[in-house]
Amino acid sequence: MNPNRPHSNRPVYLKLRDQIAAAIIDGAYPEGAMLPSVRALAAEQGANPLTVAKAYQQFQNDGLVEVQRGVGMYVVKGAAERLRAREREAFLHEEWPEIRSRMRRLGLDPADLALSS
Amino acid sequence: MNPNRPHSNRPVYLKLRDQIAAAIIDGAYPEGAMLPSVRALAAEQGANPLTVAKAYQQFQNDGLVEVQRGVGMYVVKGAAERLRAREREAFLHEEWPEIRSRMRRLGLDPADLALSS
DNA sequence: ATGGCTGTATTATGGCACTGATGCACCTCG
DNA sequence: CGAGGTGCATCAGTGCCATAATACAGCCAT
Repeated sequence: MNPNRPHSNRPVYLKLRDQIAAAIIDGAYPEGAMLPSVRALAAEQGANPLTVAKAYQQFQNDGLVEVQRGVGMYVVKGAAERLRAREREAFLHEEWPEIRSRMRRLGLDPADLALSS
Repeated sequence: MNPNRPHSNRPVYLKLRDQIAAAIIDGAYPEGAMLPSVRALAAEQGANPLTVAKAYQQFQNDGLVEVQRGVGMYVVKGAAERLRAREREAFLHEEWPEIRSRMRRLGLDPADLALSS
């Protein structure tokens, strides 16, 4: 069962979005650096340029990335920390409660699993 | 940002499926009891009968629910525990690793959040 | 037997998200 | 200026989701 939770069946542009967000937070794309071009990342990931563009889109809207038309997209100063803070808020308020109750229902305790990995 | 994680934008039949699964595990639909009829649940949830049927479908396939045609659908004996076990496995192997690394990236520790709620 | 309740099959339709192909506007560098 | 790199807009195609309207098949109490 369970053709359920967001795994591989998740939209490509969202997977890319998460992947990029992680890269920014981890510093793989340092502040001030230029992100891979739409076409380059598309080729590397085997995706369509538009799909990549759609993933990038959300970062521009949030002002985490600056677009220099005809040049490229650059990571804004302070983007990593802002992004981390925002994602943390979102996680705590929207994801964690559901996960928590779900674990409770399944008879699992976060404290126990904290050790693994 | 984040029109992301599976919340309200999730397909209706999957939300129903989760809701029913939770009810079975929690014993709201005890073993041997009859589930709400397709039409009844549809009316109550403001959904289409076929959508409810689609949600029920998966439980039959897994043998968690027994259909008595013309009568109704009944929760099979041992369904709650089987369902819990199955979901727990799925959660631990497919969801938790991602959640764990995600929390690590955001600087969160499961042990700390275990207390809340 | 009949009415009323079950689940199920069929077909059609509208909407929406995702993906894709092409071409255009813009910038930089030689 | 021209070549090659950017991002971006437009149009089209595809598939899933949800709904709807019927109709059918089975069971049961009256």
